[in-house]
Amino acid sequence: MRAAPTILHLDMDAFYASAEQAAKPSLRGKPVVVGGLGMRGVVATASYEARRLGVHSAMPMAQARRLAPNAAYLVPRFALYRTVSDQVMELLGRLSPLVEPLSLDEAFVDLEAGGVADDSASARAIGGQLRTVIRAVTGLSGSVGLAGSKMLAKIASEEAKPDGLLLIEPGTERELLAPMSVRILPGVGPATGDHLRRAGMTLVSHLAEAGEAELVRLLGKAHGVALHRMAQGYDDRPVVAERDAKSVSVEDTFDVDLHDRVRVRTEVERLAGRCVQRLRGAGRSGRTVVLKVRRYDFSTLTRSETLRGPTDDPTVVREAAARLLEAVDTTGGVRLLGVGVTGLADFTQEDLFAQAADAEHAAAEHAAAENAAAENAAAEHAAGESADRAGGPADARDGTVAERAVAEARESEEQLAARRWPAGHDVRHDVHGHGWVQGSGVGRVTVRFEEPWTPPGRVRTFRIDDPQLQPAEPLRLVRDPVDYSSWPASLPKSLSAAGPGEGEASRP
DNA sequence: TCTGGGGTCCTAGCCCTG
DNA sequence: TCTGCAGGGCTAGGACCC
Repeated sequence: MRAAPTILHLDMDAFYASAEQAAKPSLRGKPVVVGGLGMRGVVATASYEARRLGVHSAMPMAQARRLAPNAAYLVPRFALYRTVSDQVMELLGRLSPLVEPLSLDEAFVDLEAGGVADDSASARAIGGQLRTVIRAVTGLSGSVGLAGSKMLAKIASEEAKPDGLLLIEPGTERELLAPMSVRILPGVGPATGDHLRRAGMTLVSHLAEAGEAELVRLLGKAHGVALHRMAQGYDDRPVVAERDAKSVSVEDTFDVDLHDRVRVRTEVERLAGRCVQRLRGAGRSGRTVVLKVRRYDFSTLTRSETLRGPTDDPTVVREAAARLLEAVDTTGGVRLLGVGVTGLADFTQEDLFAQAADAEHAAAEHAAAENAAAENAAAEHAAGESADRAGGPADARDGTVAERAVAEARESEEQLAARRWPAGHDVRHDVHGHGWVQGSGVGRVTVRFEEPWTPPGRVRTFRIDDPQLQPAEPLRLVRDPVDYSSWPASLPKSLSAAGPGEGEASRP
């Protein structure tokens, strides 16, 4: 723990939803929910207006729609969020060489390492300026926590939300933490929280009093020791600028459980291909291939195989994943499949021949099982027991063949519309200009024509194949960004009048 | 009610090797 | 040569985070 509160934690407020509201004037002040819109989607972010109706992150989308039927439901636009995130991270990089991004919307900054703050007053000043500059550059608000450690800086920004700044003065940590719920501490989630509650510990003070030995007995060595230290306010984890990825994975949840073994295998191979693409994109290779299967009852299992050396060969990964699948019972249905690679390296196995020989050997061992599985799948297919369709996730188990065909045709038309015109994405019309997709289906797409700096715009509906309508790149959220090239040495003139924002406080 | 996607870290059991 | 043991790699699962 350092003497001065010079670790800064920045957390953008309801980031995805706020970016959408900034981009779409008609949504400002209204409940907005961003997340997967499929049958099994969950909420990624809800605007504060939606949160007041009970919607929160990780909530099933179906539940959110019941709670907030009139909210705007949008699919995430990561390209936009990444652009804004890059702008924010660039600003943080001006404060210090030690910036540790945690996600697109969160980061730690070591202000002392950057020489921009060495005590409470200077830290508070730079934190306030940062919020002002972020708003001027991105149009969005962020909350800032300042403290002598990462844990406390994060707790401070959480307490400061939304759109605030909180500084925790050194020496006050223990009293501050004591009455808080154990869930405030990093690493205490639902399971650990429950575990502690059953042992009579619900507050941070209870953990501090329990002693290290008791926490180690309850939670194991690493977790117990770490939690006991954090409960007393100790956290000496440094801000780390560069972190090497340790694994790369892709996974898909299907709208309807897969029963067809052949389809399951096809999906595993497709995922393996996507995984290798990502791996290669990062210029890495990996040695251990991991298959993840979530079954119809939500039980999840993983199977892994370690190769002789790291690879980025799609065939090798695909074959390893397929071998792993053979050892998994998928009767009953599969709702999620995933393929990952761990044990990453910056080079690939030279001895590809040896690896291929290994794969061959393993393949031979599994041959009997594989044949049996293929035969079963073929029989299942032939009997028409499965209605899984290779082209899409939807399913139709009821009704006659004709009814199913009609339903499938209608579904595919709507899926096509939703794929081409995802809700919330930008479009450009030859006559009406820039807008965004408000909804699509039954051969039509509804567009609202507005830009981040215009008043709320009008809504028009088009055929989904209207040649005058084209997908478009997201617009910047701020029309005339201020010139902040001199910051943090000096604050741009247009911003200096703003001074410290509202909601800036310190504890105690 | 019905639970995403992409990660990290920890623990524990098993097996092999020295 | 056999046995016991410790350590390390591999595997699987759980919990957590955003």
